[in-house]
Amino acid sequence: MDSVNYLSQFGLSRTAIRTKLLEILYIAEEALSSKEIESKLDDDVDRVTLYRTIKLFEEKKIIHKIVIDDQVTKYKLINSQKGKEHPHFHCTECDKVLCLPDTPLPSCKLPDGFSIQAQSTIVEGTCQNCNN
Amino acid sequence: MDSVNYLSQFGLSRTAIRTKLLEILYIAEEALSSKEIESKLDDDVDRVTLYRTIKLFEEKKIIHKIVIDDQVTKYKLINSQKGKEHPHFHCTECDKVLCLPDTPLPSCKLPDGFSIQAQSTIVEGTCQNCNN
DNA sequence: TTAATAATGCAACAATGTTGCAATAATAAA
DNA sequence: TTTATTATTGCAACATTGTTGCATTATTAA
Repeated sequence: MDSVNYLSQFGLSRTAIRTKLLEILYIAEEALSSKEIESKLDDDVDRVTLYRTIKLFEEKKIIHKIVIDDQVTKYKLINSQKGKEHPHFHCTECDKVLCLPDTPLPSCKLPDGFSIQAQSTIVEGTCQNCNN
Repeated sequence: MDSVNYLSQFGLSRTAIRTKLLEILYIAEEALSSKEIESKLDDDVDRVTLYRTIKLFEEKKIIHKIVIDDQVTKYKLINSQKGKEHPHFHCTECDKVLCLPDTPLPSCKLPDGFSIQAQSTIVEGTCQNCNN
């Protein structure tokens, strides 16, 4: 992954944190929480800067925010391969979050006059690892 | 609504806050946040007690928690009429949350060895009121 | 009515995220 | 390459949402 090109593609300048965050999310197979990201960063990275970078990446549609529960929010690189909206699976045992790209979201029957912008589905359960 | 019977049905004793919370949620047509509930309660109700009551109602399956976003969680009385799981609609303009009981949740294609416990869908959009 | 038990209020704390502002780093121009 | 401009970062302080321990008060059952 060429993080310099990736960043400039979104009109962002190359800084240490941005490069590192891209790398961390690129390597990770599952969605990561800000705390999980923080633990993978060097110790001297400010919490505020990380939050600001995450917010920036969200705005630029580089990452996707997945709200698991009131207290757990995770982030995933938006992958152009499986770009369309899909549900996410949350393992209640190990807390990992994975994409379910093969499951289409339901087409919702909205009341008259309502309009839809987006929808998100979280599937709670246990993964193969935790079932064994 | 007979709150005394309703509470004893779930093995709960009748206290002022529990009665009032049931009443507030019963009257409300949409899901309410803890802050919205707080503003409908008397001023002298402790925030901690409300949180504890909400948690208790959740555990007893009297109410259903709907996580809209990292910072917004709403609660709704579980209505036995439309008891099965259904998506919820969140109006991004007025912030109201409504049930979409006529839309079934998708049946997810899970990888081998995975098992499902629950799923939740949040539909983001604008309601009829806000579209006019 | 009273004793046992359960619920509440208060203070303090914890986690997660935000804001203002000064210091620093990145970029573009000379 | 050096400098000036602009963008980014770090720090301190704050905001919101929720939790814990413990003493006080209310509820329930005898």
